Amino acid sequence: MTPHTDPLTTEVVELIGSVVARYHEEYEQAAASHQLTGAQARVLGLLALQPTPMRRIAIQLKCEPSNVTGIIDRLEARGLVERRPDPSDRRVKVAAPTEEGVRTAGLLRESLDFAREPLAGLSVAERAVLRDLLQRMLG
Amino acid sequence: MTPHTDPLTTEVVELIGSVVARYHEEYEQAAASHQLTGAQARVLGLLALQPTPMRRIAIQLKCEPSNVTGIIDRLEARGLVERRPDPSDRRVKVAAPTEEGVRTAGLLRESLDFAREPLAGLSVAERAVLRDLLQRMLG
DNA sequence: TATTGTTATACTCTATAACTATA
DNA sequence: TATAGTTATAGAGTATAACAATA
Repeated sequence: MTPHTDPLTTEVVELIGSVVARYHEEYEQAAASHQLTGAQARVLGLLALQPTPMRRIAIQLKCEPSNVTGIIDRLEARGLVERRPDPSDRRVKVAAPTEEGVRTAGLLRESLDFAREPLAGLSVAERAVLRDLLQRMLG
Repeated sequence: MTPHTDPLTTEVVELIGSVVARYHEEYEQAAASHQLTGAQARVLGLLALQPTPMRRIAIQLKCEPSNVTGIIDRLEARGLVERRPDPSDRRVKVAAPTEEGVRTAGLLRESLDFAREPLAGLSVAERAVLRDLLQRMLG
C-alpha cells in the first residue's frame, strides 16, 4: 500500500530521479548543439515522424495551442519547418519539417547518446529485463 | 558498440523517454497543487535537506547564479524561504526554508505519487533488480 | 584581483482571454 | 454555434553582461 516508505523503493525512486535529471540534461545539450531549445527539438522530432496539425502538436506537448504558434514560428524562421494547408479543412495548418528539418532531426536523434552509452554496459538479457520492468511500471 | 541500432535498445530508450515524461508531468502537477512552479519546488526540496548558499543552489540546478535570485525572491515573498547571512563570509547569503517551507516541502514529497504507485506493482525482488540495473546504467 | 550576489536586459516557454476564419 | 489557429498580455525561467560589497 505504501511501498514508498521502504528503503528499497526510496532508492529506486531516487535512481529514477537521477535518470530523469540526466536525460533532461543531455537532451537540452543535444538540442543546444543544434541551436535549438528543448521544446523546439521536441516538436521537430515529432514532425520528423509525421507532419502534424497545430492543434495536435499542442495535445502531444500537453500545452496550450497558443504556445505552439510561437514554437513553430521560430522553427519556420529557421527554415526547419513549414506550415501547409489542409485541403479537407481550411482552418487547419499542418506543420511539416523541411528537408533541412528532417536532416536536423536525424542529427539530433544521433546526438542523443544518453541511452546508447549507458545501456551498452548491460547485456542483452539485462536490457530485456529492464524493458519488462519499465513496461510494467508504466502500466 | 552501437547498441542503439538494435530494436531492444530502441525499445528501452523509448520506455525511458516515457518514464521521464511521466515523471515530469507528475512533478509539475504536484508542484502546482501547492501553487509552486517546478523550479521553485525543486529548490524548496533542496533547501529542506539543507540550507544552502545562493551560489551552491545555482550549481545544483545547473543554471546561472542570476536565476537563483528570482526563484528565491518568489519563495521568500511566499514566506517559504528566508535569506540568512553567513557569519564567516559576509558576501554569502544562505537560503533556508521557514517552518512553513519545511511543511510544504514535506507535503510536496508525499504528493509525489509517481514512483510509489507504479512501483507497487513490482515485487521486492523485481524492485531490487530494477535498482541494480538503474545503478549500472548511471555508472 | 577574485568572488558573491544582484540588477538590467533580452529571449523562450507558459497560460489566459479575445479575436479571425472557417466549419 | 463550435472549432483551428492566432494575437495580446503577463508571469516565470534562462543566459549574458555589468555592478556593489566583500574577500
